[in-house]
Amino acid sequence: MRIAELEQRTGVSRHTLRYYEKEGLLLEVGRRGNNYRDYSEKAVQRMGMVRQLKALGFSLKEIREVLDALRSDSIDCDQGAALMAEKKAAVDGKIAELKAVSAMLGDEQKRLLASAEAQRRRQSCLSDSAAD
Amino acid sequence: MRIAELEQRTGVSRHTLRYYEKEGLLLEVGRRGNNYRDYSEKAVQRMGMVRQLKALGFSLKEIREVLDALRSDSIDCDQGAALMAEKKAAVDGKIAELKAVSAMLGDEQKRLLASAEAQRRRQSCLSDSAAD
DNA sequence: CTAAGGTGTAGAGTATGCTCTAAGGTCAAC
DNA sequence: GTTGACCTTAGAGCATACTCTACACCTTAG
Repeated sequence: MRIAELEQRTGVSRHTLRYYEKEGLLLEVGRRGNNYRDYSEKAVQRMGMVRQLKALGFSLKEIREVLDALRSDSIDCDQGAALMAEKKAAVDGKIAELKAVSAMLGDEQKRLLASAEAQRRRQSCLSDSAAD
Repeated sequence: MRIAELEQRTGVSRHTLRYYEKEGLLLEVGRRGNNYRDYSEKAVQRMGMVRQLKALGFSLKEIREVLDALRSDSIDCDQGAALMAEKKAAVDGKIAELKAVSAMLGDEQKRLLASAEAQRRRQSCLSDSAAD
């Protein structure tokens, strides 16, 4: 497929697609006789992963590392496994932190709702508990 | 305390502290007679929250929103509660996604370890399972 | 053949989030 | 009173990740 179709199917602009290619996030992009890029179905999948990892706060460089490891064939398997373990540890750590934040936000939400109730009984919702 | 102490206690550079203040992440920064900034203990706490939220991928703008809501007194409580709920939903969604990614990374790690084993028995570790 | 629209490259511009420098004021110690 | 550490602002510079423009070639419909 040409760039317009990939753009349409992934929701990623052609500018960004070319940028990603330049940055090594899209490899093995074929070319037609007229020099137009020719993408395979795998490119759609690959962009799906990129989008997902990006949404999780991975930098393009980190995404490239993960994708490269997943593609393997050039990288050492132990090395790849170690990278996966490393990224997994980072992700798991993030999950733990996010759970704490989620709990904090939940508590704060409850507090504000209670304050809103109190306010409706002519009181204030002033807070001093911006805890760390 | 002066900026050097806050810098030392938070690990955030004075440049960044002034930048955060300009961006509205640090409010009510006092000034001494000589125009030096004078921070309270609350600034340390506040920076702790900023650091935490930043680590979770919140933009400075989002962090300001959350902190402003936590400070309340100017914002409506129901509004604040809604913001908390919104941020919590975003965080919870992120947790779910991260769990999926963690599982995927774990699987891939196992696969690579198995391939490494196989490789030691003179086989390859080529993969085709870069699933979305 | 021509016009419209897709594609190519190169490179400029933008937004975010710092990071650093320059030029100068403040202060405590010697 | 001068040295040196600390503070101020303004603004330049940088990395990341786009986003867009200019200009030229390619392709297809009329």
